[in-house]
Amino acid sequence: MNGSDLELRDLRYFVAVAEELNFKRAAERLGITQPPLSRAIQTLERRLGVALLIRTTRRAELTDAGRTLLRESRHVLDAAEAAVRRTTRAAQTAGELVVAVKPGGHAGLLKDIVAAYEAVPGAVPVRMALGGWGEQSAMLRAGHADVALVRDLFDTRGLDHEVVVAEPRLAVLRRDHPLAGADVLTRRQLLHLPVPYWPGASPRLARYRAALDLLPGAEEAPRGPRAADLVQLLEIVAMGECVAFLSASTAGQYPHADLVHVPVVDISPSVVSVAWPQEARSRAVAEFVAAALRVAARETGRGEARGDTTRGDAHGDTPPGDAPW
Amino acid sequence: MNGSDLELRDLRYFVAVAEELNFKRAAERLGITQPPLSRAIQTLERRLGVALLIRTTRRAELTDAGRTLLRESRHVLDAAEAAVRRTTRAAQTAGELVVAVKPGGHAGLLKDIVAAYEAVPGAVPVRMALGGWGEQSAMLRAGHADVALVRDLFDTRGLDHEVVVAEPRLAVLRRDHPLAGADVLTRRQLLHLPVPYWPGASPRLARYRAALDLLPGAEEAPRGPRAADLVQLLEIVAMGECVAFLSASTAGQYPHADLVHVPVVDISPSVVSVAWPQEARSRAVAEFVAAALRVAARETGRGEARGDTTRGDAHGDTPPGDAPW
DNA sequence: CTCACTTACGTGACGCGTAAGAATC
DNA sequence: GATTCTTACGCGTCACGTAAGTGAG
Repeated sequence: MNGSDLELRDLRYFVAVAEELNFKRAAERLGITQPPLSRAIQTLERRLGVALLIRTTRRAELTDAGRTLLRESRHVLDAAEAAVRRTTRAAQTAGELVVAVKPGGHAGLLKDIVAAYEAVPGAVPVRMALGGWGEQSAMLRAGHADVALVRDLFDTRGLDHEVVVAEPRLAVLRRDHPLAGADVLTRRQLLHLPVPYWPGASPRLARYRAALDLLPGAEEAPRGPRAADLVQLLEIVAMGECVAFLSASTAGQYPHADLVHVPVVDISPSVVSVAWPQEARSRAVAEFVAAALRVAARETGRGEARGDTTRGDAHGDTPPGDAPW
Repeated sequence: MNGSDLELRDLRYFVAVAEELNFKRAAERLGITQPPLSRAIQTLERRLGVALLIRTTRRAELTDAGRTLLRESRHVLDAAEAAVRRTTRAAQTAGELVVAVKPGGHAGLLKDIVAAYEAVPGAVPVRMALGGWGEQSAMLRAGHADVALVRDLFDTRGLDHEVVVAEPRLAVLRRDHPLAGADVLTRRQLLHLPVPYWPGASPRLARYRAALDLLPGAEEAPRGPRAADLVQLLEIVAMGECVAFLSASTAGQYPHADLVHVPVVDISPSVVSVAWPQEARSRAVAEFVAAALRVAARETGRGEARGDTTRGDAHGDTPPGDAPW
């Protein structure tokens, strides 16, 4: 089987069954009856020459091959949906550049970057697409946006990116906290403090991004409460025995009488990147990325942003997806 | 249209038409007659609500949306083929790890890496898949291999990777060349010399990878002849007014009486990476990558490989596709 | 016995092929 | 007028639904 008679229907059916592990419920979800679904999966297995599920009449279970196909099928189906979306968008919004951003997550660079891009000859109109934490990369993958400005890009699957700025990450502590008086702190000193996390992220992820999980002994570290947004996160820190980690620019945007910011010497910087789908080949995206890197170089050049913002390697004329020169 | 009635058949048909720009030839290629193909494309356009081609009865031309769909369709179809291949391979070769390598392209690390991986408890048998220049990444994307050891990974689309070693890249010159006596060279001094290229690569790419194209004035630079393999490349340099660029380890493997190696101070290093499909989540792949980074750390640690090989940032316990800490 | 999956069978829709029509060079 | 794409029409296949069968709890 060379895959030339495989159809998306087969994959949609298989995903439903693999997720439900139950043919009846899967069939309901697909809006068909069980028998055709059974037959479809059987045919698929026969064509692939592979057992995908071990079925007892009572319950179904995925084989290794089945788990592989589930993961791959989701990828293919996502790619197909993105294909449709990008195609329709290419026709409807020809000559428009959609930029996915999170409000306030861009170290104040967005305005300058957009201005720099719009100054380029032949620039197309820019439209902003706002989204919550972590939604920007999903918007790129799904074909809802052409390019994104994101802080701390985490899952780069399917995306290319360039670092725009790396800012120091500060520990945010209650003013009367024992550690609040220090000039600088180390990760180790903060290891015992809970870190609040945010919707869509796990406590593990919050600590991981704060680089605390990478330290030995982090297993016994406490997990923090959940914060709905940034203001709430600051309130949580202001109330109790928590620490939060914010980029210098974000911390500066939200001053709070009860809180102090202390640099952490050995923590990873907070990185703002431009990102775009790996298969993107449009002139507008390339020029927006170039504009972002120019702005970043300019900002760094004039010693801006509290003096220790560092620029990403702005090899402006290398094509996307390139070796790191 | 949410894409839920799109099928791979539609994409296969569209790709054929978009590539041939001729319904008759496309139909022949697909093994059907023209009328169904015309209807299929029409239906597709109607469902997407988008014009994909502007047809005169004499010739067809792609619209912007059509170009987008062509690119996206290839991606979806490749993903579907890879899905089939990975699924069948998961069943047939359960518990086997296929490593794609180019003979001699790995700075001599392959044996150590494989040994380090096989020493891990629970390691599965390793199989080597040899391929020519640049084929390794294609093998990963197509699902023929699980992991690859590649030099100068260029197109990272769909792949994650970690740098194993970065070696200095040397200029290879004929012994009696005027520049051959220098202790070190700069890219600028070599700009006027042609660079031979290899099958599957363009002269542009050869120069680009030598970082010569990044210099101002590179447009007027001469293009070199084509070399079928490494030995032939060295012969070309030994014969004429050419320069080639090799990593220190590769150059050391192929000594040649008429050639000398001169370090180039401002050239990019030659980078050996481990790469794997971004969606890979298998334990074997993760452990192979970890083993590679351990070996790299060990090699660097004992000051091996001519003393200036540098290790990639081996953050061994971060998950794939992570922020660059 | 019940419930879930499979096998059997009839029907309808969809896609293919042949044939005829329209438009460009 | 030749060539290429489109429209028209008949047919076969394939996937669906209903109904009956099988096996595990």
